[in-house]
Amino acid sequence: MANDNAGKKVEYASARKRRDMDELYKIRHSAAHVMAQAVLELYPEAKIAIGPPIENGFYYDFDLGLDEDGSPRTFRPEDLNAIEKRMRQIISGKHEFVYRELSAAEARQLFAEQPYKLELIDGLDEGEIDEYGNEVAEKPAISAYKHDTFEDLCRGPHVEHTGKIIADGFQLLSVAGAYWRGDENNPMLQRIYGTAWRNRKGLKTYLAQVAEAKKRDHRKLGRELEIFIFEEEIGPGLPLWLPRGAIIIEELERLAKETEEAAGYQRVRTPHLTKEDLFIRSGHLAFYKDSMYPPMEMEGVTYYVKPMNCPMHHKIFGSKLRSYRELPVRLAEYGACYRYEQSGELFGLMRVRSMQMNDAHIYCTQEQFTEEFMRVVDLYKYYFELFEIERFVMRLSTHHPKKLGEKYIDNLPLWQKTEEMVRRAMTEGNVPFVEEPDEAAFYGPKIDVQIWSAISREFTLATNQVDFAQPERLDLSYINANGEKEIPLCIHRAPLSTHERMIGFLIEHYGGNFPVWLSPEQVRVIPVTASHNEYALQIEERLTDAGSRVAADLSNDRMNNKIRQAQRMKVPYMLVVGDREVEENTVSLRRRDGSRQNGMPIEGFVALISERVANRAKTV
RNA sequence: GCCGUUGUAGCUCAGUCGGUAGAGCGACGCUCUCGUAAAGCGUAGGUCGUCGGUUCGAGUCCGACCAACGGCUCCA
Repeated sequence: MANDNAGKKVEYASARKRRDMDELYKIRHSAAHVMAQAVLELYPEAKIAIGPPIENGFYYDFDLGLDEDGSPRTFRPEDLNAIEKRMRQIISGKHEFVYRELSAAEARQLFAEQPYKLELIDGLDEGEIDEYGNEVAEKPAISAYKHDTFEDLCRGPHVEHTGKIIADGFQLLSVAGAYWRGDENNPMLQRIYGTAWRNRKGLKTYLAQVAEAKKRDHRKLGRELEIFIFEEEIGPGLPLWLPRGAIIIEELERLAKETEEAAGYQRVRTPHLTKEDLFIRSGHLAFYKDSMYPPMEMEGVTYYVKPMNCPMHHKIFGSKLRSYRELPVRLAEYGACYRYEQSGELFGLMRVRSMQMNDAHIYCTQEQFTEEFMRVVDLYKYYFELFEIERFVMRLSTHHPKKLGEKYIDNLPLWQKTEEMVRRAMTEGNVPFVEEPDEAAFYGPKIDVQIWSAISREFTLATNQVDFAQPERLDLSYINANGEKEIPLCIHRAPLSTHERMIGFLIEHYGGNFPVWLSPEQVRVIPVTASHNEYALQIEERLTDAGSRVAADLSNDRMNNKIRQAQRMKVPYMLVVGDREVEENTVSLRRRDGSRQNGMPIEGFVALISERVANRAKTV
């Protein structure tokens, strides 16, 4: 339900940075060391990389060397059993964790056989990078922890001895490939994930939570509730929206149009294809080519399917001479975009190749920027309150000084200036946010709204971006009060994300129990026996006239089964009609939550549902 | 794209040692006319992801490819 996450502390990107003395942190960190020892014993030729605690558990990365046939050796899922068994033995030995500090030379000698550790020692010695590969300001001490036969480069902290790791409170979960230091140009290591808790109950609870979360996975619910499907012959990442999904889309668009109209936006429409020249000029091709569908050529002209709508909106802004008096100009569109995401990146509706974006571009003066930017943030807040989204983090995504000209437009002063503008706007508006370098768009900093899927994967739901680059590249200008040409600032924003990601998120957020206004089917009329079919049809007709999405179930199932089917489709209102209702001209209302109201006059129900829908009520 | 796993009816799954497929739900038909989460009986539905190989014979063994899933990388 919507409130499942209420009160849950949002721990944003903190696991790898947190250095508190939390007991669970120490248990998980220590479990990683024990796992590394077990792996080294079972695979003596293995090279160890890093093994940090993470949310809910820990992992350790290994390089198992090459097989007889020269291919990299990998773990099999069944190998985990043997590793786990050995870990339990080590745990029962209650080996003490012993700390010591080392000079760089001593460390290099200690880990002479471990090339990844040597690389880490170099980083520590040069004083820029800690053992997890993160940049740190001051030169850290080089230290190691030893338990039993295993000593690891580590700054701790750890539990006192291995017995503090509870033998039936941890479990190895999965094997995965992971690039050394997270760089896809580096060799791929074998990562083992595990989970660890204070006791058996903690582990059980966690595993139960994971199983529960899977039930609300949008990929599962999306098919069960007939919202969308993927079809092999259509292609990966290209969802087909079923009739019920299309209804949700249309309700979201109606919401967007209402709020955007009230906020002074104008709607535009743009084509899905554009000549190459536009994307060269906008800068997209240089920075974005890898995730664009390949070009197509007709009569000597090269076209691209658009990965975003910006340049087209810019062209609309630039289609006539603009006065400062008409600024800000706000152009909105649910734009269909196509991005060639790498095959392994696709994930249900959350990461697709065709998407419909709640897009808009706001062209304004520098003086107008703060107000416009914060009006967009207010729009987010309005939507998030409407959907009761409480677990999210606003992230100020900034540039990376070393990647200017590569991943980002090469203009440091403008980066600094616009980032400060956003920072100040957010601070003055009293909106809490975290700052994350190297997450900006190529053309400017942005505020991303981060959310988590049912299986805890993090996504950017909505985004609010500053663009200091494209307006100039596309020669956008307006005439200021002194009669001079000036370049406007541009704000890109997508508070309702894309339909794909938004609906994927909402399916999980509501667990399929959409509020009435979003429910694809709002009412199901259930006759007690076939002799009440005619009355059921009358009810259906009355509600259709009133604008409700209603269906009468005239199948020859028994009433109980009809209720069951309606419950499974999570229809908010069931109207049971039998002899009593026919006689009294009423309905028996059963809500999705099981609550009942017998003998409700039809017009009473029409009034009830109309009110719920008109107010986009949060409860049924 | 990379590492690993998986792929059998619309859905969820079974299928032993290689001998040409099976259940439940769903769909359809008939019977029952029933009061708030599963009535009974019957029928239809499958190139076993695709292509190739081994074999007298492949859902089962081998190879390549495709797709999904768990991660890495990446992202609205």
